[in-house]
Amino acid sequence: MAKNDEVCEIIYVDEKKVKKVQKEMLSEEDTETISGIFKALGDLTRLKILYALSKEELCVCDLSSLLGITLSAISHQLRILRNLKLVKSKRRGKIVYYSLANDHVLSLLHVGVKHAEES
Amino acid sequence: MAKNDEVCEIIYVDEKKVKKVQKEMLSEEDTETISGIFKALGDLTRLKILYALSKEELCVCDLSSLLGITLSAISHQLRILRNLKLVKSKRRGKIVYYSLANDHVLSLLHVGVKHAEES
DNA sequence: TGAACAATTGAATAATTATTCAATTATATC
DNA sequence: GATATAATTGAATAATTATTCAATTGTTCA
Repeated sequence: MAKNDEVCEIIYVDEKKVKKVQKEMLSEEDTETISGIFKALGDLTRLKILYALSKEELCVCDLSSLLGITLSAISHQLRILRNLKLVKSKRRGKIVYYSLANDHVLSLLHVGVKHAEES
Repeated sequence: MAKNDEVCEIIYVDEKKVKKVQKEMLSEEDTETISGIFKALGDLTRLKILYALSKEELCVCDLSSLLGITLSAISHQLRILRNLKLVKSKRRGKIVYYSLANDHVLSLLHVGVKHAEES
């Protein structure tokens, strides 16, 4: 039996097509950036945070109360979202308010909701 | 010191705002569907598969060759994408061809690319 | 019918990552 | 300055998940 745990090198591959697509692929760097964004939205807690922030600017404590998740967990996730430039923060006195950093996140949320509605 | 590992119940929470947002939140079911889609796009291998399929209809062996990943790994990921209705398959003889299931995926990829370009 | 090929699948392992707990930082107020 | 509050952080644990390996299914063609 042929080993099937190897990368495919068999003759029937449509080389021309594969080479064409290979040229059109994104760089590894871009791919990682993009998958990073989607990974962020792929976690239930982070998705809820982002969706909530799409409705209102909120502080960590509001988010904790709203989602029933500890302050620490919220804060850890917010840091990830901040590093990805998906949310921004603004301190007013003791309280740090979070909001969405740009419209891309909003677009992504909308497309996501639309897909969910139709399936 | 106050315990900070509990869900926030402190007085300063803006209850009115929180209640308002609570009403606007998505159902748990929808949230899971949507985060499922993003989770799918959040994996490097799956993102590459989807991006490749956005350019051309391809078989498992083409994808394996294109991405340098074993047939088995590709197939496992394709199953996940199929279950989420992100890709569809069509058998022609021995070969199974995969393509994107709908335009939402394409929209998501485009927004992702745009965000990556701008950051 | 049997041999070869394309793809799928299940179980195990390896790697990643979300959450918790405890401690710490930053700001405001008494 | 001391105290309380809001948020962040690091380390450890628990849970999730991508990949590999081996076996199997479905199809074609000699």
